[in-house]
Amino acid sequence: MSLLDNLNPEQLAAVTLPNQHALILAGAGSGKTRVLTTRIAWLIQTGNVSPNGILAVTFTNKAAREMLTRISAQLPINTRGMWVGTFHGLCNRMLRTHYRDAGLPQLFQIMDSQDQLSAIKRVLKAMNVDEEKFQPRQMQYFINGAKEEGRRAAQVEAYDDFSRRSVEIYAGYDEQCQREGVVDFSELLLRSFELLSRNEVLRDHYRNRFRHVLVDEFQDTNRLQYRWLKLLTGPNSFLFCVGDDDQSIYRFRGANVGNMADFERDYQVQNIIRLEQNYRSHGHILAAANALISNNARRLGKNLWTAAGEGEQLRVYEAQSDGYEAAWIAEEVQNLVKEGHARRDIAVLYRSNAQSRLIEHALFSQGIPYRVYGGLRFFERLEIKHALAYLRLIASPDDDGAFLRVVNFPTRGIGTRTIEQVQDAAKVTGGSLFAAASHLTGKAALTAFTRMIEALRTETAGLQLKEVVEHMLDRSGLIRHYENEKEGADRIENLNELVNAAALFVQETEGEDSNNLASFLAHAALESGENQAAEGTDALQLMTVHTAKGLEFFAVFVTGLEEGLFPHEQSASEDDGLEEERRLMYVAITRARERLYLSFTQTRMLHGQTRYNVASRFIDEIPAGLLKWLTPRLRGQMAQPAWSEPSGWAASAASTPSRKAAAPQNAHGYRIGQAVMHAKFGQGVIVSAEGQGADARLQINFGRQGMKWLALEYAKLTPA
DNA sequence: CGCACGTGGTTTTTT
DNA sequence: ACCACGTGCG
Repeated sequence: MSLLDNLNPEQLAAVTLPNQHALILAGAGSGKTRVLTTRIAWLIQTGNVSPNGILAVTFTNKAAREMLTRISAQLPINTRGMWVGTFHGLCNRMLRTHYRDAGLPQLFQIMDSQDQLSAIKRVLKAMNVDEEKFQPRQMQYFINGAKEEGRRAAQVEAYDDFSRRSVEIYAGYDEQCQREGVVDFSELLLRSFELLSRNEVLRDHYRNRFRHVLVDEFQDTNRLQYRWLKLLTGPNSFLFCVGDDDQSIYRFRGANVGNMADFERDYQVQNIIRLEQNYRSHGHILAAANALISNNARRLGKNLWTAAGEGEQLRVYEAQSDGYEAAWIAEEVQNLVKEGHARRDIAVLYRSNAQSRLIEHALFSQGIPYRVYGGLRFFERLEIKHALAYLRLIASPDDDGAFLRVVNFPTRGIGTRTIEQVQDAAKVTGGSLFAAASHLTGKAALTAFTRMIEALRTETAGLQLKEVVEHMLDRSGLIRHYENEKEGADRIENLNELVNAAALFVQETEGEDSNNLASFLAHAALESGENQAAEGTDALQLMTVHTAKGLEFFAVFVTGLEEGLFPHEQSASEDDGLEEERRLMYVAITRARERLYLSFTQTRMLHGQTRYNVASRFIDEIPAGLLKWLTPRLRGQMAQPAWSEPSGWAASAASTPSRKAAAPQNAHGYRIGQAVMHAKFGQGVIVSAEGQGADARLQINFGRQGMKWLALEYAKLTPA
């Protein structure tokens, strides 16, 4: 049995490509991960490179783990010499090794986004900045954006008062981080990048070592990540990038699909290999995806095909309201389960998280087990953050963020006044809050706290990691605190889970890092933990389309296919926004193996108001022959509100699934929610109206033609 | 210190 | 409609 068995010709070409740079355009379901791991195994097996010479980078820990597992399964080698991980994980590894050259303390701590936000708030306070004008969230976005472009504060161009001040805040923030010995996620990348660009010796060392650099999901890389890859790849190394421009859906967080074209040009890539055979979906599903994505102008070009049969048509359902849509989903899922399909093999996808509420409600009342993805992860839970802050303070007393989080939690009589005094004292000395607190006399509670931390530090020195955590939980009073709280049982359970996590970390990590508090803390920051446990039960899967990327299911529901929601209205104003929405729809469609449901609703409750919808253009972009309408295709009557105000045009209230009301028309012969036809704008839905008689004006949603206000007297409308 | 109330925001997310 | 966060009072 050879590595290369059962590869199709394109996969084989990619796996066995002689030493050169390569771009692999890997369509959805085309065996991308298999190609990547087999390539690595093949390079090693053929003696082309030793495991030491491999660097493979992904975006998520899950993908990195899967890659390692599959390599191990293909080759009986020790994978330890390879660098396989996320961009952040690999940069962390490099910075830990060269912390001095990178200008970092040995035990630098990693902040997650939450920590970063509170750090920014502290900077704003310290700099006396108006938080109304310079909103912490915006500053976070600004700083991370700059870092991902590879710019320090000094390199950011400021052209007005606002941006000048923003740059000052960025500089102040970086200073604070340096003082406190903490780095944020983008800093890991930027610091590593700067280290390599400044330090020629190190750069050459890594360039000579990593002969083969392989990148997964290359379309998701940002500018800095690409520049980092360029630095790392020397004249004797080869970059092997795998990606799919049609699945680029993360522009909003800095991903730059342009990296694919840049790579092709910068490296004079001779070989672009297209993996176009899809092993996942039936023919009609694939045809729908191909037709849809062909509406995008800027593509590298690719057409998926399958050896499987056509399969079923896509089932389209039009619901009266979001409530009805949810009820229909629940019913249809029951049918699928009756037919013998596992719930875990069925997914309900939506564009935005808010949509899950009603669907959950319907599933709950039908008693259908489900699992919602997204939301709080293990290491992000409050009690865990507190526990980690204690550990951080043990490892690194300069960490002011950690200090502030737990100095008075559990409450121990240290109030705002005392903390202010500590902050003032620290400002004078330029030291950390912890140091200032240790020197402040006359505050018994405060002294007790610093003593407790110091005692923890000495008492836990040399202990097993698991024991360190246990001891901290006891000494800090965290467990006791939650024991006294009504809802504390879950939190205690999570804290105990943290002890297990520590034990597991030691067990699974080999080498010098294994029983090391700092590496455990880095692990906690970089791998925020699985979303929810509840494994084992066979549950229906609920998630956003974004979250579904990379997954596949027997049956998929793509819900809320309405203009304004999917494609989302806020994407309309963004450059490339609509095309990205379409790629998102492409991702959604290609998740399904055999059955695909598309649904939309006439009315939907959004931000407390009923919205009247027009079906998504994405449905129209799928050839009619591939669709099977489950509801009569009433292009005319898009919306049926519960009632309209008898006088005038005040917005109508929500309809409930249990009530199907006849919508009375008002004196004009039109009602809110009614579908109308306009000579120029085509089909639309009356959304709201104002004025009476000759002055009456109607607001009409013409879908892709936009929302228009028209005077009833002049607009040539006909009921559609 | 903890709760009650008011206010703003509300696309997508990993590290 | 709903949630998260911040302020002010008891």
